[in-house]
This record gives sequence, structure tokens and C-alpha cells, in this order.
Amino acid sequence: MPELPEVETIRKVLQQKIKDRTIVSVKVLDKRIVKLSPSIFINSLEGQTFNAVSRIGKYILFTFKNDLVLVSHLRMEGKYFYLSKEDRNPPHSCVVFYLDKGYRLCYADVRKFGTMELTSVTDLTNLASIAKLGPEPFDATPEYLYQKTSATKRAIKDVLLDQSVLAGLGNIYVDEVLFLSKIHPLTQANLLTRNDTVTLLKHSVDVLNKAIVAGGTTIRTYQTLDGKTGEFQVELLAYGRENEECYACQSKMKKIFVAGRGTTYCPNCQRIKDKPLMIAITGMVGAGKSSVLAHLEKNGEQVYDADKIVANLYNDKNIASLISKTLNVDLHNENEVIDRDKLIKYLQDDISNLTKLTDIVHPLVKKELERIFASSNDKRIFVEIALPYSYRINELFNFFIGIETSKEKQSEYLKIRGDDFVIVRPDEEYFKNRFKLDYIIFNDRTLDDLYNSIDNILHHF
DNA sequence: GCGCTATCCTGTCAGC
DNA sequence: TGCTGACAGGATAGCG
Repeated sequence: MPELPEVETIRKVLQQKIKDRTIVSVKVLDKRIVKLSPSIFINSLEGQTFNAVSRIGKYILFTFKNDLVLVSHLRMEGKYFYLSKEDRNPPHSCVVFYLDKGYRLCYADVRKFGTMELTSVTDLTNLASIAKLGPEPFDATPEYLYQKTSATKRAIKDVLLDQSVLAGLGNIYVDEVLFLSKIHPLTQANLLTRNDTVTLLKHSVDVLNKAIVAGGTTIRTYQTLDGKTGEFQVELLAYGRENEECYACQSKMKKIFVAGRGTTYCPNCQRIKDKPLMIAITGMVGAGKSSVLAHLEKNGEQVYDADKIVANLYNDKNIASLISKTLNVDLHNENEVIDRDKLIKYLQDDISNLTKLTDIVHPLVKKELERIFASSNDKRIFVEIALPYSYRINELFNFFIGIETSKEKQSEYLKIRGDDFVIVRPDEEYFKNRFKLDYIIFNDRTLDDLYNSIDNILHHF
């Protein structure tokens, strides 16, 4: 996934290898890469001599001695190989440039996302892909960035990825820049201050410069055409560090999806301004989640119970109708809301019905929690939720507290409650995701001990 | 016009 | 062991 530092590293090596070399012939092995007729592409390039290799944003520009420019974008997996007579073309070769003295410049692209276009030096800035590029972070001013961010409500991560705003940053470096700037990736761009844009630009320039010195970042398959890999991955502070400790505060790094991109951030260092912290209280069935929630509420905290949200959904006529219609089964009672007895029977008839139901209900719970989050003025919100990791509901939460108890205590509790048959799945789910939790409380003593344990955690938020 | 999502594409890996 | 589906993400088309 080459971004500006990787492209710059590749450009430097290309410049050394192919300057003043002449293209004897060209073979287009995959037409999808070349954005014009292959025959025109080939005829235009044969006999041309490379003059310089430059770069704008993530685009590589091969300039020839007759004013022609080959504009190449590597997208996700594009690579150049400089090969001698004896070397075989690498797998997934798409375009081969046969050079003088028997050498070849080969473009290979596993996923065929890369592009090649032809233009002239004079028309370069009119080429659509180049014309819309914003300045690189090295050339942008805080005033420019502030003008761009204040004009949109999009998430700041989305804006920084937009090449028409700033050219050169991609998913990896945006995560790094936001981490260093202590800005949450989902922060609405128009809520940033001018000082924030100063910080963002400063860190953008710093990160890109450091990565260029390190020869780029090798996450998956990136390498330069002389086979070297980048070294910046060892310096990454955020990208790809989900569930690892934040280098600044030791909180567990979280992963969410922003603008369809995997995004890693620190929930403690990168908080959304003026928005509450969302803290999930999860854990084993019968371990004391509800007691913890009641204790927090008594102490003036804002609390919600996901089970109550579900119960409210079942009592909503529109939702009840949607559930019955989607599942194609009558679950109404005479008041047109969900009938609990019918629902339990429906679930007992076929265990796979549970998944069908949660496919409808869990996204609605997520929506309701999003609404609560968006409209709240509280400092923090606690939500008791048995399955926070399904349907990406976890993306709403900054921290997770797990409550556990001994098997003996749990069975005692379940005997009193008398419904242990439904409990297996939540506990399985809980233990599957246990390693992602920020705090775990083991509750096998008194209620006061449980309350003390939760109170001791609160000062972290 | 803005904001969001699907699409392109294939190797890799986790889960069953 | 082998199959399936999710995921990786830069750029863009298309939809509401």
C-alpha cells in the first residue's frame, strides 16, 4: 500500500536505474492497467529516452526527452522491477518496458488496481487525476487546511485521506498523524480549531519525512525495485497496533472503521472533544454486571442497560412489525408489540432463529446507542451489555470492563434465577473476546468488594 | 453539492 | 485437509 514515502523511495531508485535509458519496445500484458489504447501507449513510448523520474503525491511521473510524461499510480500492490536478460518476469507482470543494453523495467500488480496514463509536460496539470490533487503536506499552510476542514462535517480521517485536500497521505500515515496530534479519527472536521490544523500539518510533515528516511513502511508486500523493504513499520505508533498498549498512556489501542478503512487509535489519548466517554460493562452471566451498573447509577453516573434498550424495541409497534415481517412469523400480541412468550417459543423451536433475530435487533441497539452518544452532554456513559463485540457495536465504546465470577457462584445465581439453559452463548462470546478488555474484575466476595473494585477503576477515565 | 457505500481485484488468514 | 468468507485499501462511480 504505497503512500508518499514509499513512492518517493521507489522514485529515487527508478531515477538512478533508468535515467537516459531508451525504451526499445513495450509489451502490455494486462490492458486494465493502461488507461488508453494499448497500441497508442506502445507506439508513443517505443524509442523514447527517460529524462527524469519525479513525483506528485502518490503519482510517479516518468518524463521523456521529447516532452512526453508517463503518469503511473501503484495503488495497492503495484511494483516496479528492474531486470537483466537472465531474470524472468515476476508473477502478475502487467507492463514490460524493454530497454537498451538488454535490461527490462517491469510493472507487476497482483490486484491490477494500478494505472498508467500518458500526457505531455505542458498538459500535465490538466490531466484529471493530477489536476484535482491538493498540495502535499510539505507545501500546505495551516490556513489552507483550516479552510478545508471547516467546510465539511466529514470525519477528519476521511478528509486527510482525500487527495484533493492533501496529496500523499494514506491509511497508515493518517493513523500515525492523528495519534500524534491526539485527535480522534471520527472527529467532525469542522469542529477542529486552527491550532488543530497547525498540529496536524506539523505531524504530517514529521511523519512523512521520518518515513522517507526509513525508506517507507513495509506492511504487506511493499518493496523497492531493488528488492529492499522499508523500515518505518518498526516506528509505527498507531497503525496495526489493535489491542496493544498505547506508547503514551498504556491504554489498549482500539480498532474501528472510518470511511471504510481499518483505523487504530488510542481511546484515552484521542478523545472526541465535548463528547462522553463510552464505557461498556460486560462479563459472564450472573457475575454482577447489573450490581455494578446500579452502584454507578447510585453514585450519579449516567447508565444504560442494553437489555432494557432491547425491551423498549420489542415494545415499539413499528419495530415489532418490522421483526415479524422480516422473520415471516407472527410474534405480535393484541397490543401489536412483541409477545415475550411467542418470542421464547420461536427461539426454542430452532436455535438458528436466534441469529435471525439478532441480525435485526443488534443493529437497532447500536443505532440507539449512537443516538444516546450523539445527544449526550455527560462526561461519561456506562452501558451494561452482554455482547458488545457483535455487529461492531464495540466501535462505539472507548473502554471495556469485564465482570467475572467463579463457576460455583455462577451456578448458585443461575439456580435462583432458573434460566441457565440460555446462558451458554453469551459466556462463550465473552471469553472469546476477553483479551480485548481494558479491565477485568473478579467478583467472588462481597458486594462491597465489587463496588470498591469498580470505584478503583473509575479514576482512569 | 455533500456524504456515504459499493466496486475493482486477489492473496492471506481465521474459522469451521 | 479443504472450503468459505472476511479483510487488506486507493480511487472513483453512483446513489440518496
